[in-house]
Amino acid sequence: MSITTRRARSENKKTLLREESVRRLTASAVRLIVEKGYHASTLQEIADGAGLTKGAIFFYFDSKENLLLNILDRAEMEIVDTLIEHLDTLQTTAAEKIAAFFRFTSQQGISRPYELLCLIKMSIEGRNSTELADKRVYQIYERIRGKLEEIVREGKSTGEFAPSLPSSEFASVIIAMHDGMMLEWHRRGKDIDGKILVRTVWKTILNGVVVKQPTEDDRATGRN
Amino acid sequence: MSITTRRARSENKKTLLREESVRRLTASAVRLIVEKGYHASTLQEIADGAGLTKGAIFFYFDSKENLLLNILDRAEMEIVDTLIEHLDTLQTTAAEKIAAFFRFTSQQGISRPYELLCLIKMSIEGRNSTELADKRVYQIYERIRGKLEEIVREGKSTGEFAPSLPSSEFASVIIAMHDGMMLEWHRRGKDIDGKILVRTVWKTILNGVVVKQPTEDDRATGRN
Amino acid sequence: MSITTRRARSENKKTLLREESVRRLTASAVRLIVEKGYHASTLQEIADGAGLTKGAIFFYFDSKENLLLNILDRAEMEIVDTLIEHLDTLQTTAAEKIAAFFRFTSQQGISRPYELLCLIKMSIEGRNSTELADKRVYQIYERIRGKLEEIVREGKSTGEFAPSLPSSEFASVIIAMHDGMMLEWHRRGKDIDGKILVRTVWKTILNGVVVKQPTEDDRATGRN
Amino acid sequence: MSITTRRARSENKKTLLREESVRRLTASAVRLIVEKGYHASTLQEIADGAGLTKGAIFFYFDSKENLLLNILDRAEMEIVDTLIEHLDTLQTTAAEKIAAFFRFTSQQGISRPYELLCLIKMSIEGRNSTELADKRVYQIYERIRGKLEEIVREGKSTGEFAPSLPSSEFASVIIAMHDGMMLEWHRRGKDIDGKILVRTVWKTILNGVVVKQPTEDDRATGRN
DNA sequence: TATGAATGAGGGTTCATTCAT
DNA sequence: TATGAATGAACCCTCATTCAT
Repeated sequence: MSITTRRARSENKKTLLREESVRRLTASAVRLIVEKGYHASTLQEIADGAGLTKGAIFFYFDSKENLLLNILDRAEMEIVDTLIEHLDTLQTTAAEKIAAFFRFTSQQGISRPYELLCLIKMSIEGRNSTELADKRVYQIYERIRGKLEEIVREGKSTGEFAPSLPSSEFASVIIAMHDGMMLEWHRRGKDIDGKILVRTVWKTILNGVVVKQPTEDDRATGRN
Repeated sequence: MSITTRRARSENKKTLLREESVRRLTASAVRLIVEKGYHASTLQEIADGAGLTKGAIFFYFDSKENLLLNILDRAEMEIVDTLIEHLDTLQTTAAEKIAAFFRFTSQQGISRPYELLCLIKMSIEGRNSTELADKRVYQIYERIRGKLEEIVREGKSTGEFAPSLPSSEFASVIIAMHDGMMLEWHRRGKDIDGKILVRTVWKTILNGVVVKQPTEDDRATGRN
Repeated sequence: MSITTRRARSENKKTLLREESVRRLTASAVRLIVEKGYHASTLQEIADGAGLTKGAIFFYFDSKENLLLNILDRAEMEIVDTLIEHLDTLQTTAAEKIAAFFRFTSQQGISRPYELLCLIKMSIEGRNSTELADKRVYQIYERIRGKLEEIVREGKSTGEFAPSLPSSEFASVIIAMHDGMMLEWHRRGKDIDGKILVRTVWKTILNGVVVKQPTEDDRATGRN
Repeated sequence: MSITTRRARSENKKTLLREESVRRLTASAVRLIVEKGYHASTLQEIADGAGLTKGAIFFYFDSKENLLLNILDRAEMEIVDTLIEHLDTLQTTAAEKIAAFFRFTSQQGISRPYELLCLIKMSIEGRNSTELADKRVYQIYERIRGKLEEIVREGKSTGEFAPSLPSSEFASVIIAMHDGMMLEWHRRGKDIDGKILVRTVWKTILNGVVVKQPTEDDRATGRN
């Protein structure tokens, strides 16, 4: 084996190590932020949770805020980007897209339970401060809101939703319901069945709770 | 003027002073907790906001946590107690009660915008810790959840809601929607019209968003 | 009854009240200083112990240090003055005077257990600071030391004590033994019999602990 | 030089640094506790005295009380353990052991003047509180008392001491005399010759102060 | 005569951050 | 690549002190 190969392999090993450390630190931070909030989570705890030291955080992220920004960037890429791409590929009704929105994030909520909650929690904790992270969170929410508004307008134009439905407010309602649901889910922990909760939420959004004479559609598909 | 009268008047003055100080301190604390969260709000800021000094906080509340507990107690009394009493006096359908729930809290959200948000924010920030305040918040949420569950069961028994509607989960959905709405409202600030938001929320809950062949009821009452 | 008499009686009543309050405050302070030391005793605790408020302390004593000075003055008057007067009236041997010193203070230790200990504790806690109270304590100790040195010199001049006995150091030894005894007594609390302890101390000082061929004196008086 | 060696040397350097800092902090704390007592000594002063910052104290000791516990542990090891071992190796009379006790601690009082005084002062300041440190001090005193009682009983069994000598009380007398002596020494500072004081103390304990017809022993050895 | 409200200086403690190694 | 030692600003809290009543 040549020296270069050995060095290359060594470099590769280092990169892997590096990535592993970054991964563990962010994972630990995300978990703690979800559990106790950003301000209440200390770097010591984050480092402990990652099996590293405080110094390592500064080595990789330079500051606590930067670690947070990093997490937000990652969350935007892995959740929001994917979500929007997913919604864009769908060729269905607006109502179906909204259901898809819930389906998607609740799947995220199962596969990566913390990233999403972290985003939501950060949007609540940091309100009204001028920090970089808050602006970042604000931008992310604007993107989601924009997409939902687009879907709502689409639904109104196809006659699916009532023309009187206020688009901006209804986009907010969807976000409100979604975030509220995730928080309540987290609040109740194991007291509640997540799947039933999610289904109840988006069925409520679509059809409401008051019993109605079933429409022809409902009768045909056997929907509740 | 007799000594007793003079003393009584003096005592009264002191009581007023005391109440005014307590009121200003809690108001300042509530405002800051809503803006930046409990952990991020310092006693210095709270005292400054009340036009008093840190020492005054300890004179009245003994500790930061105790100040919080005091706020929670007050919030429970002024919001939750009143809400539940209000709902109990209503002689209407379950659906109407749920609408009343939203109407009530959104009125609260206007008249005392911070108490309610403070409660919601605390329910999010403090998750998973064993502090007294967290237990307190948990209890308060249990009360509201219990009341809503009762209403849902009532609605099912009168045939208003579908029998298949899961009571516990649906109570959570209402809370989720409510809290989510309040948070989104707060998040968007003046970008959004609160009244329209609230109306959109509870109409969505009751009837859903999908346009349906209007039922006879709807036609008669002119409901959307 | 004439008005003057009534006023006089009222004045008298006030004076009594005043004295009672002062008495209770100093008593409470002395007790606490003995229990936990001067620095660790807060005015709040002192006031509580007296059934009054912090304000009362300032009303009567102007400051915490002044309260202490007051206590020291009282202690000097009631204990040291009396002690020295008592020793001066005695027409006995020097050895007997030393025994009388122990007898006297241990009686004080029973009748007013705290004043004496307070003095001793203050002499230990405050070393090397420039506060007024420390100087005061120093003066008091100098008086006692001076008196004891006088007695020792007296004993040497009458041939009672060995001429080689260093007067100053031996005065210190007596004080050391005395203070050490009081502290050990306090340290052990009810574990030990005070009377036996005191007797053991001064008998040790006078005759030592090693068994000796009894002298004619001893044989006659049956000492040790 | 291999990497391991370099690392080892670096580790060693760190260990030295650590020990030096710990040593300086404890030394500073001990000095201050002796001078002004535990409660009156602030962490700022302690840190200043060690040429470090308050933060360093928490880095090494976690809390003020823990720093004190650390000091007590060290004092027990270096003074009490050594003392008891020393006494155990002696093959002499009980009287001689008591003299050895004084000789030992007064040597300690010269070589490490503060540790011993710190122990004594702490035994006085903390009385009657339930803190950990107080219990610790109590335990240490019990050990010394136990050892002394053992020696006294030994002396009585060999006929060296009078059978009537109360063992427990006499152990306390020795401690009283010892502690009182150390305190008086510290109280008087440079006004007094320490060596003469110590000699006067233990000679007084052994033989008392009253002049006696010299025994045959005394005549032979030339003892005072 | 004495209190209760309030202060402010300073106490112990926490925590993000720095830096030599 | 990562640590351990150390810092300093700011935190919650304590406590002697002031003052109107």
